[in-house]
Amino acid sequence: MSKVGIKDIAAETGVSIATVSHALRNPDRVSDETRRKVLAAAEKSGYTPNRLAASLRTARSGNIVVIIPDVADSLNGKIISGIEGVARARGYSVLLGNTKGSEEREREFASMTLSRQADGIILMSHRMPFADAMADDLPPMVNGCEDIGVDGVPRVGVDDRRAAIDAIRHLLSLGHRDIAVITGDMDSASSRKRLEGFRWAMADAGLAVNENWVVFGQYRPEDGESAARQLMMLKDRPSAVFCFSDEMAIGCMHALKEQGFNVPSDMSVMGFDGIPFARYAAPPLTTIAQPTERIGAECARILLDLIEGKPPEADRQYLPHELVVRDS
Amino acid sequence: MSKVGIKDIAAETGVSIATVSHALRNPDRVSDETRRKVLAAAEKSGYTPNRLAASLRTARSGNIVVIIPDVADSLNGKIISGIEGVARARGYSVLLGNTKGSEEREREFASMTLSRQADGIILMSHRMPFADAMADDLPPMVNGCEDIGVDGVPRVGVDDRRAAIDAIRHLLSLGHRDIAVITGDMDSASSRKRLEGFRWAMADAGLAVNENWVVFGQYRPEDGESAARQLMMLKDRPSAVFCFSDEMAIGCMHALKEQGFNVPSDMSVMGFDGIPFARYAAPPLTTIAQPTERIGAECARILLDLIEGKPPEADRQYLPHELVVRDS
DNA sequence: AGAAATATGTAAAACGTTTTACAAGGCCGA
DNA sequence: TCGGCCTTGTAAAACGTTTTACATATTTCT
Repeated sequence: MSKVGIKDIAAETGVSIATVSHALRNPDRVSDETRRKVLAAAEKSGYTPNRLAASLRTARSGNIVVIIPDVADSLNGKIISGIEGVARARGYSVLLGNTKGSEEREREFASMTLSRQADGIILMSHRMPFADAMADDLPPMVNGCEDIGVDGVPRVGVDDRRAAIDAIRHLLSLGHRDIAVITGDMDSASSRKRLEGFRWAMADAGLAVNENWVVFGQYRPEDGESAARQLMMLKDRPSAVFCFSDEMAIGCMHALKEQGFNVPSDMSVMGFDGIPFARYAAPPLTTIAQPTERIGAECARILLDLIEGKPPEADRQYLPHELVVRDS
Repeated sequence: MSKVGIKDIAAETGVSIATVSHALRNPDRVSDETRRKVLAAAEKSGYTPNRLAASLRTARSGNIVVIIPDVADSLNGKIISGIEGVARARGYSVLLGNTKGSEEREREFASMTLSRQADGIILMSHRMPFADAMADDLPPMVNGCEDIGVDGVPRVGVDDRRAAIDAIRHLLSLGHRDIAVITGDMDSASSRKRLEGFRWAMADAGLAVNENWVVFGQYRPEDGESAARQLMMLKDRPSAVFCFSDEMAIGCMHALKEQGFNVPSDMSVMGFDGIPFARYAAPPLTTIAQPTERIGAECARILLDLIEGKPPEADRQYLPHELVVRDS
């Protein structure tokens, strides 16, 4: 059973291949009668158009590539899921660009637009994956969560600074004055913004920040664990810690309990992200939830609009975060 | 800056496009001198081959599609990560097929091989995504974790029956006699195998299984919660429960604690999967860990071998599971 | 009735590669 | 010197569509 192509069904129906193509893509271009015949023949023979050929001709692959550090991460998974949803709804497929943080891979995946395998990029990284030389005429591109700060590349995500302020204010409202933070990767603008928000909120409350209490992590659970141990070894201990990711918060609570501290009576812990498991942590984790699926969906929507030539909107789009108060 | 193609660099170098193509793909077919010239020109002009065109000509897209219920799931994320790793290493890209369990989407994604967008399929579903009519000449395909039971479609995953037996035996060795299970989706062969293993192990130990104690779930945390509540309402309660997923186990523990029961003193809980978070559950979850990344990697390896025409190996490949004993 | 507009169909070019079949030149052995 | 064999290069076909430009038939309008 050799593959049946447009040619075969043209022969079958007794019309030209041009007519078949029209009947399929451009129904008004052809009489009802012919269209029916063509559709019937196509159906009967199980014709499936070769998308590669179509893509080559039309210069659109119908794919987008999402460049992301780790698909397996709870947060990223949700975002990808959101992306995939709207992409599929609009007839696009998504190519996975798992980078493990490697800049080389980021560039590799980004170059899929050059080789016409993808029509656009959703970039969940803080690095620009193209040489500066081509700063003009970039492919359609949207920056999710992070911020590479390049004109014409819209950024979608929460307002990290504001979110951090809300987190700190919540802790303040609980009576905490001695507040520590465990940051994420400081190369990333979102982490820097959160730290900035933290400092601002503290200053705004007339509190000094103890620099021993800002410890640097990389978003992973282990970082939360080690940071917790580090904080507990201090003579003057904070009464609350704000982690820049739920995973770190969970690691942090784990280490705390291991050392015999109780959460939240000995130390309050706040997270950031709102991953599904936060709810099942012990105690259930208070956190700043990001609208992850929606972030993904918006990224995709904006990117596809860009690809399809719709006029670009605002350069930054802030989606609302949410303080979800639980028991930690 | 209109796109530079093979034609341009041929003109630039003063050779034919055939020669350029050879210089690029088939170095021995061309003199050192010419190759150098071509490579230099390609480099200088920033030439990136159009993969669509190449794919069309060679009839290989260089993509594989992974059909999976939910990327955002901890288990699936790891598997995909494993797949992506070997795919990329071998020059393939992965297309994401997020199905949310919908059979229609499974077929939709599977048909990407028909439309030549993908060269093969990794199927993490228990359903065959093609009409029976084409049971012969299927596209290259590998079945991950699940088992659709179709000849010629290799299956990669743990030995679910054996794994369940190991789990139950562990509980037995702890002195438990009253053991409940919370199953996964019973449409899936892996869930059925695990149940089978459970029954066998119980019988083997001379124990009857109380049918009130086998409750049916769908792998999600909520299912664990409701199942736990259901079990606790019984007059005669089990002393241990074996959940067919870590997510359910975690939900189960959550509900248990909510109702004032202690884990493991009032009830032991075992999971299945070995998701990263199991370690951070309270108490840390005893579970049967699947080698997730490796499952993904093996799926990809086998699929790519299939695509590249290597002779197929065994129809089923069992990867070792591991009992990881923690405190639950 | 004739002109103009519309509806339907088609041939052929185009998309950017890879690959086949062939040609020309140089080299070797006899 | 000749025949054959490498080596290097090329022209052209092929992959399977979409789209342009044109032709013919049909309808509409005056």
